[in-house]
Amino acid sequence: MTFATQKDIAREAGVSQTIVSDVLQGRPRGRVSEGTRQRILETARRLGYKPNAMARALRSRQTRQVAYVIAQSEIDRYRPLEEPIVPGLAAGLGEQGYRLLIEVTPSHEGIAPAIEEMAASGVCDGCIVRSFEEQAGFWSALKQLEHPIVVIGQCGDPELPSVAHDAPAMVRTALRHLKERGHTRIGLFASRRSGDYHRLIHNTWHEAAQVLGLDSEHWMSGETERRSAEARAAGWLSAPDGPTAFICTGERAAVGVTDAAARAGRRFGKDLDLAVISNVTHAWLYAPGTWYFGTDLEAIGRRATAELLHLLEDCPSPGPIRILPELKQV
Amino acid sequence: MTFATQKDIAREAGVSQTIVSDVLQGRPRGRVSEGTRQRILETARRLGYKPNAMARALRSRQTRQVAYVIAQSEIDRYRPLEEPIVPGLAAGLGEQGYRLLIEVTPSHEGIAPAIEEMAASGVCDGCIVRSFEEQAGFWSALKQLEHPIVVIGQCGDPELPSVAHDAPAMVRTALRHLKERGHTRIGLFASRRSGDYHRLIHNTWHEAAQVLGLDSEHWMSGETERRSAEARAAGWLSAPDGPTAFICTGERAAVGVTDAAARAGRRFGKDLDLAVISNVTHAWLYAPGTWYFGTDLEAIGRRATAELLHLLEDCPSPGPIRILPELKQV
DNA sequence: TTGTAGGCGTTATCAT
DNA sequence: ATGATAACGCCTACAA
Repeated sequence: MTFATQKDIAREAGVSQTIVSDVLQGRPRGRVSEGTRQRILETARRLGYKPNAMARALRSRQTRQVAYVIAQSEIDRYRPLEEPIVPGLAAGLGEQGYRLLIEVTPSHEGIAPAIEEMAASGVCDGCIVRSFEEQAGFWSALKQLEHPIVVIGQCGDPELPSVAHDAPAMVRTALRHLKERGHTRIGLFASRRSGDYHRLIHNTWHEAAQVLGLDSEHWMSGETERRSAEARAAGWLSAPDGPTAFICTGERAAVGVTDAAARAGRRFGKDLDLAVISNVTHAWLYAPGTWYFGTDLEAIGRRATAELLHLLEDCPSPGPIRILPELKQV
Repeated sequence: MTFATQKDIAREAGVSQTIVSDVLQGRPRGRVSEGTRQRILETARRLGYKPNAMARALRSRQTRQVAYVIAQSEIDRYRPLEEPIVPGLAAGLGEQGYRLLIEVTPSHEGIAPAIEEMAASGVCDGCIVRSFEEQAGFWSALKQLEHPIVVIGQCGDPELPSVAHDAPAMVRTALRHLKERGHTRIGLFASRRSGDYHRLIHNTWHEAAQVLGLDSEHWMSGETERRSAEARAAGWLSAPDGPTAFICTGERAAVGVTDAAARAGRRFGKDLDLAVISNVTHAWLYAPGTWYFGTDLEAIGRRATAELLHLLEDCPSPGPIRILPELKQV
């Protein structure tokens, strides 16, 4: 199966290939006589002409392709390819006539070299990178690349364009909201793993609690798994002066807390509250009355494409963009 | 930023560009003297040469890109871009030096035209299609395309290469397994929506139950949502001669049944059993003791790439490939 | 208003 | 053993 080219149309319509190119791409140029124009357009339609993407890319040095770059090691851990970011990217790019390429590197160290290689071999015009890496060296390696890049996630370098939700604001908002609902004893389930992101969460928690005059030391747990979080929450709930509200930073812990509440015969949204700070992809999992941040990952993907396309038009890098999702109730 | 080409290497090494091409692509040809070979290789490395993908594609008529094609309308409903199929495709293709392209069309009617357009404009060598469409016309339109295609999912046309799990075998296996565990009264939660797939499930259920001498009429529910399934299961569980085991074809109904069992103080894996027939992406959701089919969507993605790459090598179309996942216990 | 010619980076076919 | 030369399909100066 072979396809019609501009040359074919030119021969068929009895004109030069140049004019065909001009007419089909709607270039002004001198101005073509209406007759030839129609003739060319007609033959093009008849022959089912579609411009060859590779030839165009070779000539114009623009592939109109954008790569989403992820490390296999992080896929195994965090499953970033199963986030609604991907449909968001695809939609956002598609609307601008770009295509989305998925590029998987073995490890996060391989990300920068992979981008360099793609740039050198000209497979894409720019990259969107998702990484959960905490080490500064990784981000500075990215920054050194000349290829246009936008990061999705908590990026470790403020000079790199990045899009993410605003974790500290989420903590503060949740805490303030729970206080307004009359809670003074609030429990936190947040990972104790080391790293900038977790430290940020903890620090914000302590600061915000202090500002609001709440106790931030007493009810804290590093449990992140469903069963262990359930056990811990059950213990707290049976204590005489236990917490009347919870904040969870992970979906599994949140489900565990939900289980504990159900077992204790308590209901969220009344005497008890739960606020989830996480990417909630399965809101149906939670008990009615649960509060959660409606992080719209699809929108984050779209936003990232918008930023990257800006960059491709030589607009200045915007630096970090942080989004505070709306607080919703199931 | 511009990159080294074969011409640059040729000038630098004092040879013709033709030889550079030969040496770099490891073509035999006459046989190049070891000296020039080394000199060329060395300069290439020094200059950081990477072959230009677009030029190569233009010349060789091979993009080494494969598109995963999905309709936006189906993304909204079934979220296929959030399945582990995508990492499976990316990994499978990456290993063979191919790249994965994500192509989103507005509706499923747009899929065939989109593939045709990609073929005509030469952006990919083949396509992998995921669709949940039930109408025969859709599949025959796909079959008419000359572009290499592999379908993932319950494909409506047996002549099209397709990869999916074996739904009837899963029903039979689950039923047989539950009977072997001593159950004679088994409840089914399966969608009552019309369509080939659901009909297939129901028919298989009736047939298999008859073969095993079980009652297939009494305990059936079309509930697919968590709460409504929970209510129904609770009713059944409180009946004097209610079912002692359940089969669920959807994740939400399964969680509802789990809730009902917990509320009734029953435990799976002992006097009560639950088998889930579905893509279980969150096994941690289920109560310990729950049975489920470990459908490895990543492997399905890999398998699909393998089939497509076969097709690209002009191997004959394999027709439908059906996989029976292992039955596992949480 | 239209045509010619050159080139993007590669591969492939011919000579030498 | 090595070099010209001609495509692949498209775009863009420059000429007529």
